[in-house]
Amino acid sequence: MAEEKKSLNFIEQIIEEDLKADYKKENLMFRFPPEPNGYLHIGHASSICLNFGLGEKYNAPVNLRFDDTNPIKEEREFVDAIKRDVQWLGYQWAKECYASDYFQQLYDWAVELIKNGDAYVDSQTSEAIAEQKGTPTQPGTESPYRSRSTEENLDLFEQMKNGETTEGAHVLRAKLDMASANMLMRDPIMYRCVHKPHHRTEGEWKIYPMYDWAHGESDFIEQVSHSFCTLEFLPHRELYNWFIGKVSKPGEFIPKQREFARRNLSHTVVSKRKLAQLVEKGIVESWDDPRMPTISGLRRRGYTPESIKNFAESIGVGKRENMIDVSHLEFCVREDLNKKAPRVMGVLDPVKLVITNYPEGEEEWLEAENNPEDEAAGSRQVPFSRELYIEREDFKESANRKFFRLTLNKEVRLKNAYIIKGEDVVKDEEGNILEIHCTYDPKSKSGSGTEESLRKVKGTLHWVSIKHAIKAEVRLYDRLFTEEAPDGVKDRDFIEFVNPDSLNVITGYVEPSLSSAEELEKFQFQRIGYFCIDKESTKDHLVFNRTVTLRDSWAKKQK
RNA sequence: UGGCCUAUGGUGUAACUGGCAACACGUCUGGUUUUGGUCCAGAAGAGUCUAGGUUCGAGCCCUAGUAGGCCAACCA
Repeated sequence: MAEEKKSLNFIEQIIEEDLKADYKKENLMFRFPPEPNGYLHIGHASSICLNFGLGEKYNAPVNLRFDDTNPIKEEREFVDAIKRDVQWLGYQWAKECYASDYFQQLYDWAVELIKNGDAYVDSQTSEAIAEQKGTPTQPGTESPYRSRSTEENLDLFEQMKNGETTEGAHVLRAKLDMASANMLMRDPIMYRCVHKPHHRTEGEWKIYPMYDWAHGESDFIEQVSHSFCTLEFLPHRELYNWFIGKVSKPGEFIPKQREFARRNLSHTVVSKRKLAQLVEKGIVESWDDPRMPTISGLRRRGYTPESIKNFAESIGVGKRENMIDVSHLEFCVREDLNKKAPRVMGVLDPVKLVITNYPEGEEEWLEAENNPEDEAAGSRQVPFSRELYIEREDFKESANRKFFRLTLNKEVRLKNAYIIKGEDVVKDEEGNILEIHCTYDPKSKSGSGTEESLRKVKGTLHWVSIKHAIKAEVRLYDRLFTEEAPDGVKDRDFIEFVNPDSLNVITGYVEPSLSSAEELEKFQFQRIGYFCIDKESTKDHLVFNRTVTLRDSWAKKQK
């Protein structure tokens, strides 16, 4: 009832104002328009959540439209990956569209523009055209081909279309204003000749429309109401409106472009080009390497769709430059995984612990709660025996009272098991600890309710029975870059800031209940962090990816 | 020697049509706890880029600065 009124972001405000003015609810329609030339990353995820979130909020359709106007860079593989990522996030598009579906319409409209004197074929080199463009502070000069006759333009354009001219010989340009303060209005190129088959239209077209000519027209064809894009497209808006003005008739519904700031994530790069470099140079293994900020990388790392959606929602959307700290993304996964991930025990840096008063050869199965945050998660049995592995850093021969873990002559609880007391250590000649000997209190069994079991001990350790433990490969990931903004350091290439310790592969020991875990299954290794099963994992060789560590206020104090 | 966009705690966002700056993350305390996790309670931290102006009153409006970003691909 007493709902807290959530304030609207500026995008929602725009929609609300339009609704108050002359827009009808049925007019609302959004779109997510990726170019299929790479994999989607966390920045796209924000955009997907924005557009599809709007669709859910206003119960409006959202199209998935591939901006496939450049056959040189685009591939079918990327189309499939993009669809998979959007669906994985939990969104369903109304229509699957392609700019390439509109090539004929676009061509017909271009012919109209030529006939109306709004476009002409320029036959200069790209260098000459660039030179005539002027600079932001100086007006450009008009092309000598600007006043070709309509017939000649039509004829040339036809030849371009048929592939009768060589690539680079001609382009179609809109006839606007070479002196405009907006560089994009200085006779922008609408079509170029590219004699390369397109992944959908194959060899059908020899000319391909440029972004500005295709994008707004696609929005118009689909009757998108609000076309949201990033801020760098703001200067394009004038052109966007001009082109739509040329192809629409009075009274027709016109889409509206509005811009928001792209969201930057610290300690990574969010640019398809740079991500592609990381893959090409072999710095990461693939686009879905768990260190990549791609949606597929995050998925493989163990992120959930919910955590990513919450992240996008919580950082909001604005128009200023921003640098969101990865710790916020990490908070979002922990928050979600804390509720969902079953707890298990795994020892990553093992040291042998022998319970000297525990009968040799004996074993028992103890009950362990699967998730204290979720009663419905139930419990499981874990094997206990005389020889265990515990974490090396959980033992010190002697320590101050701030150290809640195992020391000689001090009691500590073994999670889900017994209270033990450190008695002795066995070392090699170099002083390295080989074994820790302890005794246990048989009456202190977890959950037994005995007086002894209720005793308060300060520390609790996770452990694994050596005899029953399963060896597993564990991939410990850390941030990919040491620098907060690797691509923002003057005169330095972002590659220089790659974190040499972004991946550390170790062998750990996990409890036997994990033997049947499947790809993408997520767990919390108690006291350590969240892990998920990698796609390379097999029954005989388990592979875990560390999604994120648990918060660790002890480690923080150590510093 | 241009045009456009932006400017609120460390970070990201709020503040309905002007009414003494809120939320989340992070940080720090303390409590609970068979995870040094979670959870709970609390604290510190900005006076809203600067200078003027309008107003009883300005983070919100106006003017001028300053700082950062974007714009000169046959990329999107």
